[in-house]
Amino acid sequence: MPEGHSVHRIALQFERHFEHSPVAVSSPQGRFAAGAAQLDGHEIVQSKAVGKQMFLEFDHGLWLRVHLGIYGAWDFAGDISVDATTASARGRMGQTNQRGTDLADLEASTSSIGAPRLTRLRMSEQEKLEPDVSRFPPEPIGAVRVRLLTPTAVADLRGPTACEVQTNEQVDAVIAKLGPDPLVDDLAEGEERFTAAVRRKPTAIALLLMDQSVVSGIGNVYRAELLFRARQNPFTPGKEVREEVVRDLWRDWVKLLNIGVATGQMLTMDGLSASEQTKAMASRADRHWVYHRTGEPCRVCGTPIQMQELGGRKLYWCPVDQA
DNA sequence: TGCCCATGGTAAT
DNA sequence: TTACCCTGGGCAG
Repeated sequence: MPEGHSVHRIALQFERHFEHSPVAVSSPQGRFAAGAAQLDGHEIVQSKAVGKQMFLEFDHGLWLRVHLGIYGAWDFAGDISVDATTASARGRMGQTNQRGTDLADLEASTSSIGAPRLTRLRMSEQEKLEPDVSRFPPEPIGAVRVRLLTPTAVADLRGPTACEVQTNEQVDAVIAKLGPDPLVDDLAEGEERFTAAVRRKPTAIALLLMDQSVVSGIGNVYRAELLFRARQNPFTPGKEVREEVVRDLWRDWVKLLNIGVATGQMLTMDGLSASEQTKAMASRADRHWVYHRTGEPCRVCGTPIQMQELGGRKLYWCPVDQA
């Protein structure tokens, strides 16, 4: 379920707390026992996210590839700090990406949690942080496919769609099939690749935004929200969407992804007043323009929001503003 | 308390 | 095309 922003945040957790220290790799559940044996005792030298895929490189040249799918999750425990994640994200993004103007305010209101030294952090579609009073390392909870353990931190993976050991070549092949990711690729190049891919396909733009070979990291929430923000009809074939609109969709994705990585939440109604922002954070029902709002009045024109299944996923849109 | 659904990609059919 | 992964939040009762 996590869209691109959470996978980037998870990769940052590994970068901050797991790199350059030998990792005991095990599979408490048993289903990844063979893979765990191939990685056990090696150091993680690099962690990276591309779209919804995450890759951990070990010091003997093998990688762990993980895709969380619809209910996968990582549980971190030990000497873990959320503020460090945010700070790291800030440094990374500041190098190559422009940031939303009100991002600093958002961070101030969402990331000011003072993390105790021993904490437990669940990272999936939502993030849950709590003090951890159990002994270290804690007992695995549920069906843990992989456990990565260092002297000070532990990460448990549950319910992933994909979890496998890969060679360099295999990792390259996976990444080569993926569309541009604003936090990985050059923004101008990414915009050209995305625009060219969309404008040569007869497929509905709503399907193209979810196609990970066209653009990386967008899921069902961001798809619906990006289309509303662009006031774009979801069913228009890619090749018929105005070029300026396609480029604006890419730039808006860059903006929303940066906000998502900085805050850990899919905030798609930026530009709100301070009180509206607080309300949007507190209640999921007030968080989006159209996603999951079937039959409720459009926030702009009052028309009931429409829902229809498209490509096996639910699509939400305003039939008037996105006519 | 129990049922249903979900922010997906993969492998089997 | 369908089953799987096998969790957690929301909600009906």
